[in-house]
Amino acid sequence: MKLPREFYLRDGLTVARELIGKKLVTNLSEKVTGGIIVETEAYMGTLDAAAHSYRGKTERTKIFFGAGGFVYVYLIYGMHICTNVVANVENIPEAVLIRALEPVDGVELMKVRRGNKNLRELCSGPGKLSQAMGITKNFYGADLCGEEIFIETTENFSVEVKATKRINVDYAGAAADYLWRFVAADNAFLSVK
DNA sequence: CTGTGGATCTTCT
DNA sequence: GAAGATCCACAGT
Repeated sequence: MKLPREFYLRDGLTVARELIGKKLVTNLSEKVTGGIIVETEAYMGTLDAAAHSYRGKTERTKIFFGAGGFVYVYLIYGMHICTNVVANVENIPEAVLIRALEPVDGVELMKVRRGNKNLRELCSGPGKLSQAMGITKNFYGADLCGEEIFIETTENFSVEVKATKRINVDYAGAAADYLWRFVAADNAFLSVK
C-alpha cells in the first residue's frame, strides 16, 4: 500500500522514525527498483543549524516550505545526489534524508547503475542509494503520491528502531548532538560500518 | 584491512 | 571564493 499524503504532513521526527521499515520504490521507464528504508535523518528547519532550510527560503530550499510528501534532492560535494522527503505542512520547513536502503526489487538493475558492486555496497549511503535507484536532480519536487517514486508499507518487516547522532554535521553547534538519526537496529545495510 | 586525499559544482558569503 | 547532510581509488600495513 502506498503511503497517503497525510503520512508526510506530520512533524519531521515522527516521519523519520516511521519511515524505517517502509519500502522506497522508483518506477522509471517500466523499470522498478525498490528497497527497505533502514536509515534516515531528520532536518528540522528553523530549530536546526544543520538543515538547509535553517537560513530561510532560497531557490534551492523552497520545496522545504511546501507541504510534505514531495522529494527534495540536491548535489553534495559536486558529485553525489542526496534524496530527501519533505515533511510537515506548508511553511514548516522540515525534511527527512534517506541514508540507506536494504535492496529488494530490481537488484540486477541497481548493480548495473552502481557498476556491479556487491549487495551491501548498492544502497549503504545517500549518494549510493540515489544512484542505485536512478534518482537525479530531475526528481526535485517530485510527488511521492505519484507513479515514478513513492513509499509503500511492508509486511513482515518489524525491527527495533534506534535513535543516534547524525552523520557529518559537527559544524551545526548544539544541533550536532541531537539524536535525529534513526536506524533499524543491527541491520547489515547501514551507511556506517 | 585501514587511512588518506582527490573529484567536482551549487549555494551562499 | 570557500565549504559542504559523500564516495571511491589507491597506497601503505
